[in-house]
Amino acid sequence: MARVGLTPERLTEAGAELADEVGFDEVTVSALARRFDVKVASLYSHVKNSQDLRTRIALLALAELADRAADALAGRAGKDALAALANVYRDYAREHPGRWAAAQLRLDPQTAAASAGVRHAQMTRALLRGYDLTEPDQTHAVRLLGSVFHGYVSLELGGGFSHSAPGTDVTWARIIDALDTLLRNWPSPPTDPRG
Amino acid sequence: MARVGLTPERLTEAGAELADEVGFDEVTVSALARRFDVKVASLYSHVKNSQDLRTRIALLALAELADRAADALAGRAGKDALAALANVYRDYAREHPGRWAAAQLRLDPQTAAASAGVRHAQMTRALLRGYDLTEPDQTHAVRLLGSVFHGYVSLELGGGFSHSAPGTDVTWARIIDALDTLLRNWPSPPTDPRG
DNA sequence: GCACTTGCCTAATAGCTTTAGGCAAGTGGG
DNA sequence: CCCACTTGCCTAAAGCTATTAGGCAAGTGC
Repeated sequence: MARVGLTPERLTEAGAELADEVGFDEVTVSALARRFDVKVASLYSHVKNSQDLRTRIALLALAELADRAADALAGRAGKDALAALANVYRDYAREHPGRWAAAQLRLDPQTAAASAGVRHAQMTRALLRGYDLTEPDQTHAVRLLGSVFHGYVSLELGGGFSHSAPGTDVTWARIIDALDTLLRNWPSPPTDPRG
Repeated sequence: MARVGLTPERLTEAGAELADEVGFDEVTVSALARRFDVKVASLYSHVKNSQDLRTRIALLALAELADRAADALAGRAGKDALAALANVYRDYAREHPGRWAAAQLRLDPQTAAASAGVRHAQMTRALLRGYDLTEPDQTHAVRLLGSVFHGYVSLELGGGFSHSAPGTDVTWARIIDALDTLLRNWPSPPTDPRG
């Protein structure tokens, strides 16, 4: 009958929209087929299986996020860049909760290495050029920033902070302040007290 | 026939073990029934449904984690306490990845308020007594610590740090150093530059 | 030892996943 | 123009999970 024009790309994009609407966990081959008004089996010519679909959505989200991050970092340095990058993650998660959830999907090492995930690490590293850190402290700092961004955004989105005053916007600003301070005064490894 | 002696508690405990073995996402009423060598429908006299089972596992994990945290904090203060609490989360996640995943489950506000989750916040707050923070900075700091612990442990467990040197143990130690430094030198809110 | 409760069972419905095979809508060469 | 070919969506079917309704037998209390 009428051909709808399914492609892996259109399925991935629609899957991402669906994720934002109903949650990434509810993204199912069946639901996606319904959205295109097409029989379920038809999708299997375009994506290998359910896992494949979910992985494609995750890769889409990672790439979108990396694009936004690159954009935000352009022409900024220091605390300005730090805040901009931090807000990219937080804003993306709030605008696109389903895609954010997708971006947290555990990818197999192969896929992860070929994903935009590596760009994220590179950009965080680039950001740290505005601070005076040398290896291996730079790597430690990259991991710390990744942890804070991921952790805060996940907890806030999950409602973990919703019960109490003060509002989360204030906390977020103060955390960025704190990270900036910390990066400008990164502590040297404590000397071994036995020495 | 032979009665196996199912109870909500035994199901929850077995579900937690199953989660650690095969992952929280694979914890299913069917799999649990197989584990007890019992028909699937039999479980529905003890747990309301699949969601109920998962919630019970989450509550178990939160409680276990809070118990460990309370134990670790007893008799410690300052950086010692900070490191101890941090390690409780990290070690628990590595020993019990499925339960850790369960503990991340989004609970509805009612359930969350009655869960051990509130003990976690209280203990983090208690920990901060060793540092010189007053409200609202204390709340900001609680949220920062929660974010770092949750974020770091999730990323490490998901393999996010596995590609690169230095090892994650070193980074973890340095992050705890950094947090300690930060809490001892918590920056005041920057004065409004327009003022 | 009998009535009663409770626990696990059978049976049935419904949804999601995935594979195999079919037919018709587009596409390119003669 | 049309015929062969490819490709896209369809029907059919099997397997797994979730959930509910109703039954029977194993334990419990008098």
